[in-house]
Amino acid sequence: MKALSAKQQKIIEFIHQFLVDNSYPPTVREIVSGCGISSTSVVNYNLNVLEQEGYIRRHPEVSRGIELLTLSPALRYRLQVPIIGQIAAGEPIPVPTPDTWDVTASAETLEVTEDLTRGGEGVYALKVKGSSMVDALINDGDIILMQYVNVVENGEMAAIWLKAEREVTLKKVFTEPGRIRLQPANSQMKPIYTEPDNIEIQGRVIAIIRQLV
Amino acid sequence: MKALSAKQQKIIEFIHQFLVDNSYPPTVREIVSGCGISSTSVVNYNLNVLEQEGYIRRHPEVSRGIELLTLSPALRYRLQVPIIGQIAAGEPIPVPTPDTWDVTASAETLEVTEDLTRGGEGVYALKVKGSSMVDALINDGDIILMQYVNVVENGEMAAIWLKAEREVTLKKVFTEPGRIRLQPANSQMKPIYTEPDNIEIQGRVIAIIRQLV
DNA sequence: CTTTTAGTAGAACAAATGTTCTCCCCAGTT
DNA sequence: AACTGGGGAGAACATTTGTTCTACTAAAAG
Repeated sequence: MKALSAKQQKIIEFIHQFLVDNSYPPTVREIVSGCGISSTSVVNYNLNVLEQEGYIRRHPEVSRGIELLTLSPALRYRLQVPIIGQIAAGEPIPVPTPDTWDVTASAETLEVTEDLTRGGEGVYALKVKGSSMVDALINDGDIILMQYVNVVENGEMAAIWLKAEREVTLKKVFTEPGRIRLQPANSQMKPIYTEPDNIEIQGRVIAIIRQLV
Repeated sequence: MKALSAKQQKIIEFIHQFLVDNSYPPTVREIVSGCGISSTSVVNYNLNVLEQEGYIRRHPEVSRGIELLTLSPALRYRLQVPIIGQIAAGEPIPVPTPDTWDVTASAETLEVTEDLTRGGEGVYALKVKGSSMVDALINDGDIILMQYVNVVENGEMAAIWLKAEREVTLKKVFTEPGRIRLQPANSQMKPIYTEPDNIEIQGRVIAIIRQLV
């Protein structure tokens, strides 16, 4: 992505504002008058540049066929995160498969804004079943936003499958010499230590949402 | 708003899906083929009915000039909720004033979708300071979505100012004969009883959000 | 100094598209 | 049987609109 010329910047902003005002994209000629440009071909030229650079997507031969890709934060589309199952102490958490990503097929979805997911890929949600995770300050019925990763940074909260115990738990993971320390979120509780071989990272916890009303 | 015919229902749904897929509205002819309708005039007729009934807004002479008013969740606007202060055990929570509602003036805001607030008015957010609310499964740093009300339903979680103890707490409130029962969210913990005069409802807890990454 | 390149103008074309007009169907109603 | 009103078909029309073509300008590159 190269830097945009002033005109291209203006076009992007105009499209954005137009979208906010009208909820449909502008035509080439509306961009002409909206940005004080003199010819449709100039707009067409710059739209092609913008598409080349990845800022927009154009749909050929389609009136108003412009999609903004690099959105100003206020307008970014929300994400529909599929709630693919539940998480309980005694069972491994469901693993997202290609079809579970199909939001339209998923039974339930959670709507979140992008700043909650930090724009991350592979985000899904699980509903907490049971009170086994109160040590992580997580209640029955809470929704856990997860990201599908196999390795986490030191200190991040993760869903961990303890092989020996046959149990899933949510803890902060710390790698220590020769062992793994699993620290509950509730700082008043003591950590658990286990061997690296005994754990399987099933995902990183991004956020927890508890809806009460 | 009268009930819609099957065809009108289908048109609304098609427009919605089209919007999700393409991020611009469909043309009359795209609705024709998308809904298996035989003529543009039929669609035109039904679109006019839908506008009459308040389901959509049409922009005359504008290609793809259809706005969905009764929105499918995917496109509803988000809310900017002001984070007006913090909540800690030893101090009353800040009360929203007219100026704190000015989202642009507020130092911090939280972006949420409407289904989280249930469309309620008077929603604001507080950041939790300290670990005094672990009994409510609420951690230091959590964000609490509150609604400004003075009375809550039985069993709802509320922010309560205990006058004698000079302390704010988050508990489920139950009115019992002659006393108030304050029940922690963590069901393993015992309730507190107090006189009705000793409490002051400072708001209803709508949701709790814990962002980890 | 010539050539290239990014960007601009203006016009013209062809397709896409909202709109309208006329005719048609059919279940209720008179 | 005649009438009526909601709804549908199909075609035709007039704009709207994406696209393209040629000519032009000004700066950078050679």
